[in-house]
Amino acid sequence: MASPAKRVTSRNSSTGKRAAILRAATRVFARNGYFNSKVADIARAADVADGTVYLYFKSKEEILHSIFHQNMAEAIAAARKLIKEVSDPREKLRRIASLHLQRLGADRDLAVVFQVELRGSTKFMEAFSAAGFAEYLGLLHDTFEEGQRAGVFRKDLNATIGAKILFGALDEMATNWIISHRNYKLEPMADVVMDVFLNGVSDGTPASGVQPAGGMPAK
Amino acid sequence: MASPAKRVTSRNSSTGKRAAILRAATRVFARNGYFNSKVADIARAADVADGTVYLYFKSKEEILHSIFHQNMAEAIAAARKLIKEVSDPREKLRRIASLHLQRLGADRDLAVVFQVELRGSTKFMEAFSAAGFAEYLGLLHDTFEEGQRAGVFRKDLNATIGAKILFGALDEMATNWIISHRNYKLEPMADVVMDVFLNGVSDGTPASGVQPAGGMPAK
DNA sequence: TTCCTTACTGAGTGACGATTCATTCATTCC
DNA sequence: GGAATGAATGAATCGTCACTCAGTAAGGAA
Repeated sequence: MASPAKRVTSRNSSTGKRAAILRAATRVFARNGYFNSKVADIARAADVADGTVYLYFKSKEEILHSIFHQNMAEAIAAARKLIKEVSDPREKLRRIASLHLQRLGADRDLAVVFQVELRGSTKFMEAFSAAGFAEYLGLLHDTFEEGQRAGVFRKDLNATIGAKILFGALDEMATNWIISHRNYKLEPMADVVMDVFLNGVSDGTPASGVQPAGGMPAK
Repeated sequence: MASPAKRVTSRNSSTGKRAAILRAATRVFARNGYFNSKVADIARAADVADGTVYLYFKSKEEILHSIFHQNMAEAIAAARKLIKEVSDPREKLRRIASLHLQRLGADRDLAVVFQVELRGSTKFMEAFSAAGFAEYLGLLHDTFEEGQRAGVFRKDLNATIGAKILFGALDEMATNWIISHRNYKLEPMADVVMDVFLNGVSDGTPASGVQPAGGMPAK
């Protein structure tokens, strides 16, 4: 009676229910906020009983954690894969930025959870920070440093700060996209941000085979 | 019996109590998060009875609102005043950025409330966005546009996006400063951010009586 | 058919915490 | 002095949920 399309054997429906609860929770958290969401709401949205939620998750908080971990792991893996295909650090950063906004832009509910709900308490922030978030910033950091070694980016800028500036700019694009209820595409903003950023951090010395980023070379 | 040191006349203690509650709430919210903070905690921290809180605020939520409004109004007024003293749009932005991080860096509890607690629900975010936040972004926007008209900033960048990029970068500096428990000064980060940002958005055409920002003119 | 296991159910519980309001008491005014 | 005022108090209320657990159902084995 539960879900109409059910072909898995009841044995391993396990996976299906778990995923359904996560999907439902993402939607519910996004709409009401984590603290205003009742576990009963999530259960109803996932079309399971209240108690079932606790067969898959230890607590309401663990649901939020799981949403974060799962998506973060996917995102980082995808980013790692994507930048292996190119060698120019600028292109690497462009791809990461694009992926970042593409993933959030593709699922508004998920974006809300990431941009809003996950930031709602220092306790969460620190826990998440320790987890995948730091790893993501680290990825930006390492790529930036790589660019500095390659002579593409200015060396007088701390790579950690460079990474934060880029992340902050992207993050704000995402947050603003959520708040503004207009209907524009998020992903293309990555290009604009990267244009300004790369322009801002490029090593001016015209050696290194660097063609002036996007801006105006001689005009 | 309540507070040992009580010298204000009961008449105008009004102002004092209200301010005390706001200060206490900022501390409590910063330490426990808004949703985990009990009104009783705030009352105890402010050295008043639970009920007294409701003589000054309609609800717990109104306390959070008040913290935001009051500080935002102060910040915007200060920023407006500060940029009237100079005419170069780049210098104006530098001052706003500096003020931004200086204010947050001066009061960690306030910073936590602004960077973390206020972001914790779309409901809040939208309410706040409508209030002072949009005005602040508008200030950045207008100043940026002014710079474009003056030929200091590239014209091929939407001013709204320029404002968001700058805000996002500063915002991330603040958030990271909170999460990282190291003890560095926040305000100086404004210079670094501004350096990258101005470099990234400067209009390359060396006309307009603009001496090339910090970067490298012909080198 | 009966028994067992596994997945699920949802009514109930216990704790919690925002808000209220009857009461106290210092101050002011006549 | 003594009435009136209103700021301040804090115990009591009352709704709200996160979580539990006794029970149901369905499949499979014997």
